[in-house]
Amino acid sequence: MARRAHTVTIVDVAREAGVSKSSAARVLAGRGSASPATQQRVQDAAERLGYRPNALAKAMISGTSNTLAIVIPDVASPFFSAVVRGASDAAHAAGFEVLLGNTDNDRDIQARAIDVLREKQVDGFIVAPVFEDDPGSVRALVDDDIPVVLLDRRMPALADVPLVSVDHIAASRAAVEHLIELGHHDIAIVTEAAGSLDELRGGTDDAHTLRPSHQRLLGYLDALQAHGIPVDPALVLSSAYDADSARAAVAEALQSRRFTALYCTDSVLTLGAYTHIVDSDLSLPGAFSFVGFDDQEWTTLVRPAVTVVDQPRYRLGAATANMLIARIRRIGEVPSDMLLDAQLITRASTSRPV
Amino acid sequence: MARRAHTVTIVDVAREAGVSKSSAARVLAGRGSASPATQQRVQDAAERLGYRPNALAKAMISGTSNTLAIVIPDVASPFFSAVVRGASDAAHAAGFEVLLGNTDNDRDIQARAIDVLREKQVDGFIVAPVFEDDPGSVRALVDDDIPVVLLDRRMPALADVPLVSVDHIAASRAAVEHLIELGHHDIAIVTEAAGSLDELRGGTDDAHTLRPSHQRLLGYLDALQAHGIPVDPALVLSSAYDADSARAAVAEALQSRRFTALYCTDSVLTLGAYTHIVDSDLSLPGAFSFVGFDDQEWTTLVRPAVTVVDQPRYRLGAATANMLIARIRRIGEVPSDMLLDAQLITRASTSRPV
DNA sequence: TTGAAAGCGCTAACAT
DNA sequence: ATGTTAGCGCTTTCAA
Repeated sequence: MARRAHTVTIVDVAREAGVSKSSAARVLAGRGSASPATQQRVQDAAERLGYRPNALAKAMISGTSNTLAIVIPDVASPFFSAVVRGASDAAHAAGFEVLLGNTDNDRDIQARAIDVLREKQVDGFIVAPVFEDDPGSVRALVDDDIPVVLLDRRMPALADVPLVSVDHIAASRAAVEHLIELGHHDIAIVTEAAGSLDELRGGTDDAHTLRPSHQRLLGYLDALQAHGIPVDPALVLSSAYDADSARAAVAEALQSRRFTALYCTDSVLTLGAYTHIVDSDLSLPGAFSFVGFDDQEWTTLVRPAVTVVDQPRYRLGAATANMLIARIRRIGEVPSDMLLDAQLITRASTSRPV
Repeated sequence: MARRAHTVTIVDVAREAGVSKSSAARVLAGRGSASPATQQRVQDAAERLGYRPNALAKAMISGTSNTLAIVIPDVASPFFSAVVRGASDAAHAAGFEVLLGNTDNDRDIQARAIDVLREKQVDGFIVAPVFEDDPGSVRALVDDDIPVVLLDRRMPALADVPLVSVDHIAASRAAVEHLIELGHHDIAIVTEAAGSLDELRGGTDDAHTLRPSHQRLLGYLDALQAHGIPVDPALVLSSAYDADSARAAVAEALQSRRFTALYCTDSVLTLGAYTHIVDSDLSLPGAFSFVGFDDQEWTTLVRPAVTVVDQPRYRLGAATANMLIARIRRIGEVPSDMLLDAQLITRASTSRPV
């Protein structure tokens, strides 16, 4: 695989301009000094030859590639694609390019992605890590002093690594309080973290090293407790991370226990749960109130439109990239953590119980 | 911005192993010959020191960065995010990484993105170009012999550049024929290409240098013509590229002209048009049949579920990347064009007219 | 089999 | 102000 046929280098420009390589380099880089005459000749020559700097060569010397790696489960998901867009925009605005890695939440794939991107000498990493006990390559990155900012989640083993995330607890609390304030008492939650109900009650000290799903469940518990409503485990509907499981969980719960409101803690679960609602004979919001997660396109399309917790996805990506860049550039005291607020968008799917 | 503190290079490994730089290089690259003893010592040393090759240095020499650029309007869109995922997977499978550029369909932004990525010495480009008369930087790329594969669209000025796209005409034809076969005669279409109705009738010679929206309109015309149904301009609803415009177009048309079926030629227009339908008193599919574009999440959530034209987004991205890689590697005769078939998914929103 | 040396395209002292 | 030189980390002749 030979090099491109006609690559014009700085040497070619220098020759064409009749100056030394370093003179050409100086005017092309706009650094150092050069006589107006030289500048002119070099610029003309560069123009004439169609000179384009080789960023790789520059990177070799400076040790800086002006490239960020962003390692996430899946760009094709509505959440992460918006995040990537935000990160990408922020990166470009600061003169960085973005190298993309998908992990499918698989430990080994993540490890491979990180290693390859490392070899490409990226200046830093944005990682939405596979949530496991073993932090794997992410730890290696941090230990080798490569700038890393975590996105959306952080396991205990990475507690020392900066994080940009949404305040999942507060978001969840707001959603449930909205229902409580409307007058609901029997509020069910669909969660993939139900297994940890007991541990969760222990303490919330290191809440920021819990999975987002756990944090969201925590917010639910918080809200109930704050309003003196006892937690009924029968209303904590456990679901796997797929729509159909959520649908089934809701269907089953509706048969065995009466409740007037349902809160879903994730976009996929929201979709599944709503699928059941739409096919049931429940009439929203009179007989039943529904709160979803993430402001998906369909939530305003269905009738009644769905009240949701809206995560600032784009801003999340942008903030993460900006924090990473600040760390790369070692700008002052970069805060180590940043929590963005989600927003509760109240629509017609929630109302006071009848 | 100094180089990372402790970067262990091939020289370090060589020293540690007590061999020359070139010997170390040989075993590390697995090329050339080295005695078993040397191999062992070098590998041990590399392991001990935690050696990681510098892909940039390699790229400088080989002239190959094993990196692809993918330049699209917006990763945050459902269509392109899936495409990117497909391209990314195919690229990784072939040992390439992916550098991402968003253009927002803006000429200048596209130009800047392409230039920067070029300087990073990517081996090739996937571009979903801003559809304009002036091909700009894309032309420059091609003229400089940098491998490019176009994605989804190709203007006349780039007619000589390979393209991977969906067969928009056939897709559209299938959708409309489905309606015709159900017995519909008065079939409206929502399109952003209505202005070109007259030119379109001219000829379809260079159909692959028309905008996708034009091609889809063409498929509609084809289907009608093939079944001897005259085209009624009043049923070609012109819309800007936004949901609300589509909504308004449909609302207006329903007041002035009777028709029993509606076909939307794009996901955004589909959303807008459906918004009106859902708020109207039309009962689907009895009184009215509806065909949307792109299999969006909500199309199976609403009742009746929506019949749609489903584009193979992921495969589109994967095929594009694979074609680009084949060209980069100059593998045999790489086909210059590739059209994937979209699939009509018939659901409950279409039925015979009553 | 191994090592010495040149060089990819560029930057950055250091002289002049 | 300009040129010479060394060198980033690696590969690749070319000798030995």
